[in-house]
Amino acid sequence: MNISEVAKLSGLAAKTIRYYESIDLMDPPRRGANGYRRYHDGDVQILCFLRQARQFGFNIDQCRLLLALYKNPQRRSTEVHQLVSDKLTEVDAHIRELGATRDLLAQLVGVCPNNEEADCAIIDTLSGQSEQSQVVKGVES
Amino acid sequence: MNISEVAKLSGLAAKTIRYYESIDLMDPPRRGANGYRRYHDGDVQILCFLRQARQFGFNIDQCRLLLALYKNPQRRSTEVHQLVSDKLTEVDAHIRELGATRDLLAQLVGVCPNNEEADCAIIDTLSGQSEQSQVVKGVES
DNA sequence: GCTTGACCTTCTAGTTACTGTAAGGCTTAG
DNA sequence: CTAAGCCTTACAGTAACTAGAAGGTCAAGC
Repeated sequence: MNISEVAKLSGLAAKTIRYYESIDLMDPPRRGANGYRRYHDGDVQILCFLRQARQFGFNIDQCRLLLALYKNPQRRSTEVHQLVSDKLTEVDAHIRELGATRDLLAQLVGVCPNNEEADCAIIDTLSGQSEQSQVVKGVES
Repeated sequence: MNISEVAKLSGLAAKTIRYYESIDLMDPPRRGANGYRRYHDGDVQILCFLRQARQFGFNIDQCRLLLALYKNPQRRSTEVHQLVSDKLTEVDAHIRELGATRDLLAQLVGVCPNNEEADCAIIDTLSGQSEQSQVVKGVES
């Protein structure tokens, strides 16, 4: 299997697969007489695993750990559980942060007159000129 | 005012301020006889504005636009409103994506036996070996 | 045999928004 | 005079790719 085929099957770009090889996330495959990389079904499995893990928000180093567990028949499932629940905590925190940002943005949208005039409470808020602003402090009325 | 003072007042790192100058986000300040940058209150205003905008999730180019509007007394508030409501839409989309990821992670955490055995449904799911998995497809029961 | 297009290869550089580090000059207190 | 604590520039590194250049290989069609 050449790289474009394994790319199609795994859902990753060929460039990404070469990149994963270059950072030792993936073992380098054998090469054909022409120098082309030759992949097998097991490689597709691993690349799918990596794609999924990345989609779940694991970074490359975390993928490295997950992959080691994946390959290790002596793993303990608690180790996997730990990695995933840590990630869950992390994503939860991120969502909360973004939620707070979203609420503030929504308030900004609400206070802008949205007309042809220059006067704009958003600008005032961002410049910190209305430090006591109900919007920023969330002290609505 | 030297850079460390304006940094303290604006809440940005001195490095960041120099960086903003280097990418023409900020006008270069006058220099003292010793070559040091000298800032004024207006610079603090602008840097606060930028810090706030960045915290709201605007990227550098969007900050450029916002800053231009901030500086322009002939601006129309609709322009500001547009930028902010676009950002709101963007953040909302991001939150929805993360929420989906969070739910999937939570399901993964739920299916892992979390013990000393190697058997782990998380690994199976990530490797795509349980393609019909209720977890992945979200077909709960 | 030749061309064309789709593959494949390596290498370098660009992306975002900084941050770290090095190497050196300025300022001020002791 | 020296030491700490500022300031300067310039270069490199971060994460995870992505784009592009320059060139080799392969299969099909004429």
